[in-house]
Amino acid sequence: MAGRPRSEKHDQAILEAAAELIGELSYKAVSIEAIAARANVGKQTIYRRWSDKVSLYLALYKKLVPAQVTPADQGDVCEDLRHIFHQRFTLYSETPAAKILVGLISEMPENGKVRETMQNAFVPERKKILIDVIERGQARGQLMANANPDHIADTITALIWMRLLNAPESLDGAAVDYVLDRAVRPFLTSEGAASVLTTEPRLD
Amino acid sequence: MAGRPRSEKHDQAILEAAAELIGELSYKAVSIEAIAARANVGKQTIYRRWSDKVSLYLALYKKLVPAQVTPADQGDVCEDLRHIFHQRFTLYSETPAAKILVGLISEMPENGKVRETMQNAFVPERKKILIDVIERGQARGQLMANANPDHIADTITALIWMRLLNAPESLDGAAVDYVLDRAVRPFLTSEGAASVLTTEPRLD
DNA sequence: TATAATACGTTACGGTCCGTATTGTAATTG
DNA sequence: CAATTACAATACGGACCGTAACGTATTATA
Repeated sequence: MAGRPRSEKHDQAILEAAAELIGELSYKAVSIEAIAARANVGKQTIYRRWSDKVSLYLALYKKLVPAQVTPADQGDVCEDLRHIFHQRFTLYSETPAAKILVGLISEMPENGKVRETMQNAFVPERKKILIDVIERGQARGQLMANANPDHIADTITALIWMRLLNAPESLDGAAVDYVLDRAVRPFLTSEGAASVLTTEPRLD
Repeated sequence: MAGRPRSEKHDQAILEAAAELIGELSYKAVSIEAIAARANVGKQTIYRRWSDKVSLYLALYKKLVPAQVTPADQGDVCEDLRHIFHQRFTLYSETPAAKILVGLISEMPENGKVRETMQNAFVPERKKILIDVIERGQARGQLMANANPDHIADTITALIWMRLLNAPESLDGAAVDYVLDRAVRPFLTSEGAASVLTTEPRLD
């Protein structure tokens, strides 16, 4: 059966307006009505595509931040992890992705659908990437044999979320060190630690 | 200078109504108007005491969960930490404190006042308790000498917040093991690990 | 080419909640 | 008694929500 097809121009216009607005305001302060106005679109045109604000921004996040990172295998765990973090944090500074992620996180307690998406898809997808890198480092002998890659990945994620909640802008270079210091460095073997000279000589 | 004094009965009635309502609904779903109705009080009587919903629930949280825990010094780091967690998590199951904390956390990105309170008072106060216990364990030789108590405390906090966001009800006995496994156990010396037989014999 | 189906903008709607203001009354101090 | 503050009740303007109604556009199919 037929009917007028949905305009892809409108999809883009809506997502662009949403990206603009969350760049200017906070997640909570952005309203569907404001997005519609900015996109020169009726509210129905938005509601026809997404059930609510969360769904819209979930879609926008996926568009802005692909789950996959370009594989990093530089022969060093820390450098590989740094590479991943740098890749993500760069997107967070160039796009409103961090603000969106914070908004999604803050809606988890209220919205079962978001919570399930985060628990069942979002987090596991990204966790797997970390685990792979960590296991590779362990196989290389850079990480202690009795370290648990799954646990380390949990810790990394938790620390990053903590920083996101404290300030979306806080995910910079210092944050990389902050996370690695707490979640990874304790498990480095002397062999693994040898190559981390970038941050090793700090006196603290 | 005089005037009719504020009724303490009303303070209690409001806080009780707020506690009841967040027990029944989610943080976001509770409105000032609903609290006023439940407490048989005018809205102004609430706004006269607290500037907004966050301030009210921040006060309620402080009332429900005292920052201090009864000091635990049982000669074992893990048992001391278990004692602290058990104390808090019990309050979380007997009162709506967990739901409130989740609400406060989810408002951090939107509300600078809450963010500052959490960063400058709430978290540091509780972190200090953890650090003290961890340092004591380290002095006893139960934790590795090169472990960083400050970092471990950060990790513990982050892991607990992560679980809170995923489900306020998730802070049970299993959560204690979850946190200790990731944040503390890796740093136990053979001496410190000896006494953790409660969870040691698990096959995993 | 007609018809049915869907998209769209506009406008309007009922609803919830916000934070404030108003009014009349109650309680307290000096 | 006068001045001052607390309180309940009620009303208000404003922001958004999510939906519905209307008229118009765009498409596939018969």
